[in-house]
Amino acid sequence: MTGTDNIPTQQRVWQVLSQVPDGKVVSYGQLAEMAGLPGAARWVGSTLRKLPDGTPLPWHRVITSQGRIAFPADSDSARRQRELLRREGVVITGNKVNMALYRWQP
DNA sequence: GGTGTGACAACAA
DNA sequence: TTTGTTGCCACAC
Repeated sequence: MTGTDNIPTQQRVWQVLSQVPDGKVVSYGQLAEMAGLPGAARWVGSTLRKLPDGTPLPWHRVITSQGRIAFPADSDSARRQRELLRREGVVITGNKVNMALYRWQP
C-alpha cells in the first residue's frame, strides 16, 4: 500500500500499553508483539523514552523479559518505576519482578 | 537511501 | 550468574 493503511505504529503501542491492567506487567518484546511489531522490543524502549513525565500511560508496567527494571537499579527513574509498581501491589525483589505472577496475559 | 541509535532479547563463555 | 556479542526493528539524521 502507499500509506493509507498506516495507523502510526507508535499509536498502536500506546493503545496496547493503555490496556495493561493495574498490578500487571509486560515485557518490551511482548508489548511490541501485541502491537503487531514482533521483534521490535528495542524500538519500543526507545519510543517509551519519548513519553512526557505526566503521561497517563502506564509506562512503568513495561519491564524486560527477565522481569528486571530496564534502568540502572540506583537511578531515579528506576526508583520511580519501583514505587509506581509497588503502589499497585507488585512485589519487587532486588530490582526484579516475578514474571510468572505478574505477567499480563489477556 | 545509507548509517547510527536504543527504557530489548537470545545466546555463548 | 555475570558479561559480552549478535540480531531485530522503526526512527532520526
